[in-house]
This record gives sequence, C-alpha cells and structure tokens, in this order.
Amino acid sequence: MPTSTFFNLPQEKRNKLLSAIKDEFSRVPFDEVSINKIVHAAGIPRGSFYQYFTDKNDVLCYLLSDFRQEILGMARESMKKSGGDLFQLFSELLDFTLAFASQEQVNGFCRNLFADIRVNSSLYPKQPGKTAQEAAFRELSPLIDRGAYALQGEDECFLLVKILLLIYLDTVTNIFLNPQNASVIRTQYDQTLALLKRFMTKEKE
Amino acid sequence: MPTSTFFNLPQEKRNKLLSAIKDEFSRVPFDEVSINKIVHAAGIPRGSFYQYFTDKNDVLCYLLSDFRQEILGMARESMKKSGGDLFQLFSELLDFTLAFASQEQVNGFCRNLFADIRVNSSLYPKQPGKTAQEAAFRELSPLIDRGAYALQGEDECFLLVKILLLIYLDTVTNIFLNPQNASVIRTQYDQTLALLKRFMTKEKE
DNA sequence: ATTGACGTATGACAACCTGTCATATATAAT
DNA sequence: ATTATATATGACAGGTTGTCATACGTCAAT
Repeated sequence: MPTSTFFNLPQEKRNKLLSAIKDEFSRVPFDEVSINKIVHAAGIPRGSFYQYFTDKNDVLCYLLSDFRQEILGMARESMKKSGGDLFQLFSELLDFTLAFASQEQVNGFCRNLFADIRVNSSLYPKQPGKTAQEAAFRELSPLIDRGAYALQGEDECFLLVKILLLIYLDTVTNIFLNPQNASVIRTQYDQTLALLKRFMTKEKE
Repeated sequence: MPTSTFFNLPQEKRNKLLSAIKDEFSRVPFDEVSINKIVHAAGIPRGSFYQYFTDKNDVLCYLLSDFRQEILGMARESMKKSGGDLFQLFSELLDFTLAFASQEQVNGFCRNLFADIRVNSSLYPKQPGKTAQEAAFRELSPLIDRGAYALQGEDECFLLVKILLLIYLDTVTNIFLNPQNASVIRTQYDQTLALLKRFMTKEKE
C-alpha cells in the first residue's frame, strides 16, 4: 500500500500521478510497466515515486484494492435484492465486471492484467478453442466412465472437468504459497472433491 | 518454443544450458529471471541465447510443456486403473503434483512460478487465513440464503463460494484474452452456473 | 581446390531500466 | 529563531535487454 505521504499529496498532484499510472498500466502488461515513464508523464522526479510507493507491485495492489471495493459493494446490493441467491449473484457479477471493465481507461488495464496472469503461467496457450483445458479434456474424455455421473451430455462433462481443473490449480498454487498450511489446504481440497462427488455421482440403481 | 538450432545443439552444451536455465528459474520468480545470469552460468555468449529462444517467455513455455506431458501421462494411468473415475483422478493428481514438485530443483521453480501468478494478480494477499476468498466470504456469508442449498454446514457453503469464485475469475480472464469469443465464453459460464445450481439447490418441499 | 551458400556463433553496442542516497528544502512546533 | 520532522530531488551505480555486423565452419557443386 502507498505511504501516508502519498495520501497527503495535494489533490492535483496526486491525480496527475494516478492518471499517469493508469495510463502506463493500460499501455503494457505489468512486467513491462516502466516507473520511468510514469514519473516522466506525471512530471515528478524519480525519487518522489519511491517516497509514495515501494515498488511496482505496491502500485498494482493499490489499483486492485479499489476494484475489489467496487465488486464487494455490488455483491452486497445483489444479495439484498435477490434474498441471498448465490447463483444470481455470480451471474450478475460477470455482467458488472464486464461493464466496469469496458470503461475506456480500465479496459486496457484489465486486458494487460489478465494477459499477464495467463502468459506468465503459460498454461493457457492463446489459440482460441485450443486452450490447455480443452486439450486436456480431449485427451481424457474417452477414458471417463460416462455412466457414473449425473451429467447431461458431453458438454456438461467438459464443464465438470473444467471445474475440477480450476480447483486443482488453485490448490496447488495455494500450497506452494503457504507450504506451512499444506495439510489444511489439502483437507479442503479433499472436501471439495467429496462435495462435488456427492452431488454429481449418479445413484446406483 | 525453442528453435531447431537449440535441438541440434550437442547434448553436453544443451544440458549445460538447460541446467543453467532451471537454476535461474528456481532462484527467482519469473519476472526477475535474468538471461544474463543464465548465459553466464552456461558459459555461452549472449547472442547464442537469442539463437535458441526468442525470449524469457519462450523458455518458460518449453519448461512447462515438459511438465504438462508428465501430468497427462499420469492422468491416463490413473484413469485406466480406476475405470474412469474423475474424482479419483483429481485426488491422485494433487499427490502426484506435490511429489513431482518436491524434487530438489523443481521445487524452487514451482514455488517461483506460482508465487508469480499470485503476486502479479495481487488478488491474493499473502497472509494465511486471510485470503481474498476468505475475506469475500466473510462479507457475503451473512447474506446468503442458507435454506436454499443442499449443503451441510458453514464449511460446505464456503467451499461452494470458493468454487464459484474460481469459475468467475477464470471466465473473466478468458474473456479479456479472447474478446472475440466473449459470447461463447459467457454462455459456458451461464451453463456452468446452471449445472451447479441444478445439483446444489434444495428441492422445494 | 575454390567458390559460394547456409546455418551458426559471437560480443560490443545503444537504449533502457531500477532502487538508493546524500543533499536540499519546506513545514510545524517549541 | 531554532530545532525537528516530513518531503523533495536528481545524479549515480549497477543492472537489464535485444540487435546486428561480423566471423566462423561445414558441406556441395563446380
């Protein structure tokens, strides 16, 4: 998070800096963001930047914290309206996000942010229709015991595999980041699988 | 992917380079990886590196393609043994991944890789027990209509929200990367929500 | 054996980047 | 008026990257 010095800045100066930051984050993906370019555009000396932020990451955190606030606010609204319908919430959440992101300046930022996640992980090659998920599914598909699950058609089977992949990836990531919590996270993983299994497995006749 | 020149390299030289690459990718997260350090450690001139790889990303792709192969191989095995049990597969998958990653050199690499994804996204602050997921859940939890879902206890409710969040995030990412496919991806999202809803919603009495 | 063609190797170069630090300046407090 | 504290500044050291003109080695055909 930015230092207090940053928040004490005269409005005008802070806005100019913020605008420069957003422009730069919209221009290129995160790892190509240049602090040099930011300070130049904002017309502040290089040293000042480091008075406000410790580093590029710090800036990103700040930008995202705003975004998170917006999302949460919207979520509360939706839940109130629907009387607590989770699925309704997540349906609206996507609309909201896309609407939010389609603002001129925000759009480039989002694109670069997400491009970054994906490219860095490189688990998701870019060719549409040829994602790693789809490739993996095509490999596994013929091996799946089709009779076992209460799924309607090939499509739903794909969706289930996709869900499982997401959970798997998230778990692995979590464990690497918090090795000390590995066993808790592992347990949660097993529980999640069990939960899905309970609902998706066809009753034996 | 590396150029053919790279694969034509004499074994010894290629191995030395590969080893240097793995060391460097184990040392620091992706965006701090230094091609300079790699070529120095491998004892090859700087220009040569660019003869083989176009760039850092290229190297990562190559490293990950190996990894993906291993995973896929294991998956086929598991499916054969279990007769196509998806949940069994994903349970074993995590074990396999963690075992694979606990090899000395691989471990650092994995840690850095995943750290990168997370830190860059910054949606996942580091404090254990205080992930964005958990924070979001605590916010939403009281608003959820507890009677609506066939879930057992608070824990399962949390797991469901977590799953929904993963799917949401994945969808948003996908749309930003393939805006031209937005509507297809959107449809898939809706289908996934519907699928989960069908199973998780309690029958009305 | 000479010539050319091709793939490969090389390292100097220009252009950029970052984080720090000693110094200067402003602002407030005694 | 003096001291303390907060902020501003920009030069600097040490790094990075990708390119390119040049040099090398090998193989084939004249």
